[in-house]
Amino acid sequence: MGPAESQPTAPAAPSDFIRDLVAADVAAGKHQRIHTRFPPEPNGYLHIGHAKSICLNFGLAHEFGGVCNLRMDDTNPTKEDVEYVESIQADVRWLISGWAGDELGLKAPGQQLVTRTADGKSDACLPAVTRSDLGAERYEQATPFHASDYFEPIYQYAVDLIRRGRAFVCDLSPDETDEYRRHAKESPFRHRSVGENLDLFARMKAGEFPDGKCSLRAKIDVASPNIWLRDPLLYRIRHTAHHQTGTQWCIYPMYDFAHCLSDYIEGITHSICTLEFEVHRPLYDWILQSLELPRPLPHQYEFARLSLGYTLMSKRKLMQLVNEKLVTGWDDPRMPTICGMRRRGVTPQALRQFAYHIGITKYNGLTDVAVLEHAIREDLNRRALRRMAVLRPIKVVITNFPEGQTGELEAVNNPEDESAGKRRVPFSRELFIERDDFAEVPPPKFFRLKPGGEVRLKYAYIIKCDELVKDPAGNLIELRCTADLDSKSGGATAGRKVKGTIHWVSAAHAVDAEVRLYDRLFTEAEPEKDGRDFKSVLNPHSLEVLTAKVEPGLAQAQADARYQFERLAYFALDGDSRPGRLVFNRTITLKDAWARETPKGPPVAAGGLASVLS
RNA sequence: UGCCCGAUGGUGUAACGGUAGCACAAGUGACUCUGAAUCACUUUGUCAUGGUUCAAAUCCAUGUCGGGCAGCCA
Repeated sequence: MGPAESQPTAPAAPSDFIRDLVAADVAAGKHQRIHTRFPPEPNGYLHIGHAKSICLNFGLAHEFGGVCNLRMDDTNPTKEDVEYVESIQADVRWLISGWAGDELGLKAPGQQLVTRTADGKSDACLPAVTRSDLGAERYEQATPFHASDYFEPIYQYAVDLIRRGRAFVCDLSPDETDEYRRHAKESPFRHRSVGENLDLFARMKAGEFPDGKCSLRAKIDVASPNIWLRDPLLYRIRHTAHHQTGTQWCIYPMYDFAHCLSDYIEGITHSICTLEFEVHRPLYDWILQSLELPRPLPHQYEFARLSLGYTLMSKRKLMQLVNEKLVTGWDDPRMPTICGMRRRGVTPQALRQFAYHIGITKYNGLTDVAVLEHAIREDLNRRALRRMAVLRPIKVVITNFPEGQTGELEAVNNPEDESAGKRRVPFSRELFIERDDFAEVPPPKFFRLKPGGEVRLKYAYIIKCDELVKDPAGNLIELRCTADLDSKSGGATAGRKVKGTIHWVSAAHAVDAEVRLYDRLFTEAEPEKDGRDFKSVLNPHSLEVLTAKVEPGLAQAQADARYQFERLAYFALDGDSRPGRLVFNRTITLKDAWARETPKGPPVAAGGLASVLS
């Protein structure tokens, strides 16, 4: 098929209702350039659901020649921590690197708010810089935006709202506020004078009142059918130090007040969030419009967050897994966190491809993990170096191969990529093969090794199993085979067809490696279905640690490389590796049609030779 | 309960009043020195009922089902 024919099936960029909207705005010339933002709260690690949002927001910037700011939405010091701001930065940079890195909008080193005058009014803004604005060297020092950078102007906007008679200080307790709001009842403090409100708000800021004593509320419509318009809170008192601003503030703006204004200050054009904020949109617009701001206003759009089968997406519950030591940490390779998947060996390209395939809609569906697994396999199939490794060894002696002799065989590094080249692997009289590649009583259609049967050793000879050696307890401990010594590549009988080909390592040359076989964390696609406790459906076999025999070249395995242990799975070197002590993480198994054939198919995993071996 | 949003094969999505398509999954076969990859083929769908129209997945109405919100969380 020529390139012309293959064109229409592969769109360069995804299409969805948000991109359509942005494209229409661009076509209408609404903005000088489009500006999005990714605004996580630093109260946990980023997960694959965030990856969807990152790919959307940075994708928009990338595709429309815009910028996407990274912003910490840090308006609640009681839940946040710098640990998270560090991890969030690292994960975002990793995910967009090599793709939308040039669209990452940051705060220039030392950059302060600037005052712009527009329309006869002056107000604060904070322009973003990208790598091309600053140059690589200074850009290294650039930092993410923080909502807390805007505490002062946000405070001033609140004062402005009070002056306009659109906000008031309310002395109702939290419980009373709830009660009043539920019953569409006006606060008794709603009609305080502007002067009194100004005074009270200043005293809130000065720390004269304890937490919860009073709050600043918008004056909108206590009877609105939309709860968020029933005089929502704008500011609450929290005598808590903030990880960025220290003890400078004891009042903190609520999400609704801070977010729209942060968007405005940064010059965001399209503020994209998840569906649960849809009912907040009227408030988002109300705040910005009530202030009669001089510059163009941002607009909020919502899409459905990701739900993925066999995984949990709530930061709170992921933290529970970490705190209760159900996993080893946020970066445990079983976690759906970005750092967990990175450690597992998943590449940013695979994650982006996944995001591309799932699309963006307003429908709350459950995405099949198979879509993620497919994206990972497709990516790894192209990049992984093939190696031979035996996870559960059984010894094979080639009785007609001379003792003490070592042969060298040529092996292909990656059949998908000729430029990956070839390598040599040692062969000798004593080998290890996979225990499950031999069956004393073979099931139907089993075409690996069996008594009296033949199989090809990949890149080497066709062997025939002559004899089984068992220990006194009757356990199989060794297979004695003869090789067709003319059957290796290039040999006289190299073309002989045998149905099965198996992997192997030379016993004397093999290197030990710890392999960590990861599987799904849960046994159910919906861990919390019908209100059940997710801990009741944890997969007891989500991690299995083995010592494998691997081909000697793997002693030089690289952390940034990806490997396919042939016929088994993809693996990546773990950070726990030390010189002389290899540790590999199984990223994902190969698809395994044979596993589907066999009745004893894996209980949990959707396939993979390794799971059949368990 | 009130308000908001949604509904297209098993799953996720496209079609923007004019041929229901794609991906994953599943199945069959080909190929195979990876039971992988690749290739070919196949199965399965517009929530319901009315209406508008030459023509409806698409527009309107009603209903059903699902989700969200009702924190001084985000």
